[in-house]
Amino acid sequence: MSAEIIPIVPGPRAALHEQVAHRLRQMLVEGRIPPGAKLNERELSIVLNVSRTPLREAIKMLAAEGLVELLTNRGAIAVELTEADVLNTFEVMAGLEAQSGELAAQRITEAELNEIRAMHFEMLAAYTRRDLPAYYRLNAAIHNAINAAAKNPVLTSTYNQVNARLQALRFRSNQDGDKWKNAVAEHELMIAALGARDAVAMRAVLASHLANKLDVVIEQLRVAAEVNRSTAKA
Amino acid sequence: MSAEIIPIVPGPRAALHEQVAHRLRQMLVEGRIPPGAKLNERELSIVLNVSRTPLREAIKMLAAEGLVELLTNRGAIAVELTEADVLNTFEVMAGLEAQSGELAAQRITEAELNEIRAMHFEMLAAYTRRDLPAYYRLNAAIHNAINAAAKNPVLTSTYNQVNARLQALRFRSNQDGDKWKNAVAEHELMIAALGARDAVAMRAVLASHLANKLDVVIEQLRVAAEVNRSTAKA
DNA sequence: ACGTTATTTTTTGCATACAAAAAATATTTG
DNA sequence: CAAATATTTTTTGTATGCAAAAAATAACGT
Repeated sequence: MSAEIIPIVPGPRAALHEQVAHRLRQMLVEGRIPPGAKLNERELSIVLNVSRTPLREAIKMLAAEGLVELLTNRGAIAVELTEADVLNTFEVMAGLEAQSGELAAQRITEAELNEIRAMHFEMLAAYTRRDLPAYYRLNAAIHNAINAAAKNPVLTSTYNQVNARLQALRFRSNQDGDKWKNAVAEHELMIAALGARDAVAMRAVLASHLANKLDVVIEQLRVAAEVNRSTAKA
Repeated sequence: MSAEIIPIVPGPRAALHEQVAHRLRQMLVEGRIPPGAKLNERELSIVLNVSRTPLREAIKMLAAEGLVELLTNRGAIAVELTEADVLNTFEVMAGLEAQSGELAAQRITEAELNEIRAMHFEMLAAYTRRDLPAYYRLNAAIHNAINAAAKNPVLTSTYNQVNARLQALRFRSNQDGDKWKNAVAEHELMIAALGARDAVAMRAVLASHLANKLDVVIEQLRVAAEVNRSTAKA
């Protein structure tokens, strides 16, 4: 067991198509490539500094993930969700979150629960300061922690994949004071249900939590549609 | 509205990478490419009669769908599910099926319900004849019909994607008489719940239905593992 | 001027070519 | 002969080139 030279880069760095997929995913989720926008291969290959081959492979992956749509001889566009799509996606998300919560209530360890409690307090701090970015970050972290506590990687990845399509919407959504307060209250209930290991309650809380999130997003969607219409007129 | 020349091929036929993805998906699901097997690009490109470019694009899609695993500088292999993977996947499937059933009970039309009833009788015929292939076909058709009745395309595609990973297993699984009888009985309950528009009952029936299917598959997996061990010895 | 058709340009889709990594094989060395 | 190393072969990963389709532009006719 003598001193061995451990390379700084342990695993072989990701292949180009993986890197490109990652960056594109980011751009799509953050809305830097807006819904409906065309993904021009030549252009993107210049921006990302790769040839079209790995770029196209990455685009195919994103298509399978449902983040872009392939158009047969017309390349790919960023998915544009109709209101019906959003509704359906949220319905699925609600089911996945509810199951995630149900399982988490059955399987969470005391350590995991405590960490969630800690993050919840941090989230309260962010809420008190009206620090929306921090709030969102902590909110996502808590939901990820619940997912992890459910101890089902298939559920987690399914959840993440479906969720990714909604990220672009949520990124812009700004909840008003009442909804925000409500969301915080629901988080309290979640922690209580987790602490009591009450799977049924947990399922119920998460289902209604998602329903409320849906309200916020749909409202935002309608506002956005309105803005689009008025700018189109001008 | 004069007589117009309608081309025999209406839509532009699918791109090569789509066709290849479709064929590979089939080969994986049917076990013609067995779990763990390497997907040799040169070889496959000859078999499928395409260049490596669209083939690789197809493989990337299948990777995003979870049917193959990418290995960084080592190509792709057909996914090989551990017993834990199968368990986790079934857990997710159960949740998705339960939700699908719940929604179907709320949204199914009389016509859809009748068609399911008809297929159920056909399935009983197949069961009576011990015609396993026909039984499987009808079983899948019924589940697809329930999914369609739920009227949520996002749920359907999510379900199908997760399900695809299990198809390779089920393809070989042979249920014994008791389990089979049980499955048929559960189908009766499903139709009753659907007829009564009882979402809660429907959720419960599908959850237990999936749990039983899991039993069959896990058993099969263990038998297969046993066979593998004994052939390895020889 | 407007709509239609022709022409050019751009873009996508596929095949091929080349480089780097991995695997297989041969060779060397103890 | 076995283990380690060197060499060859194969395979993957990326870039480039070319053909077909789509989009953009120009020319034309009414």
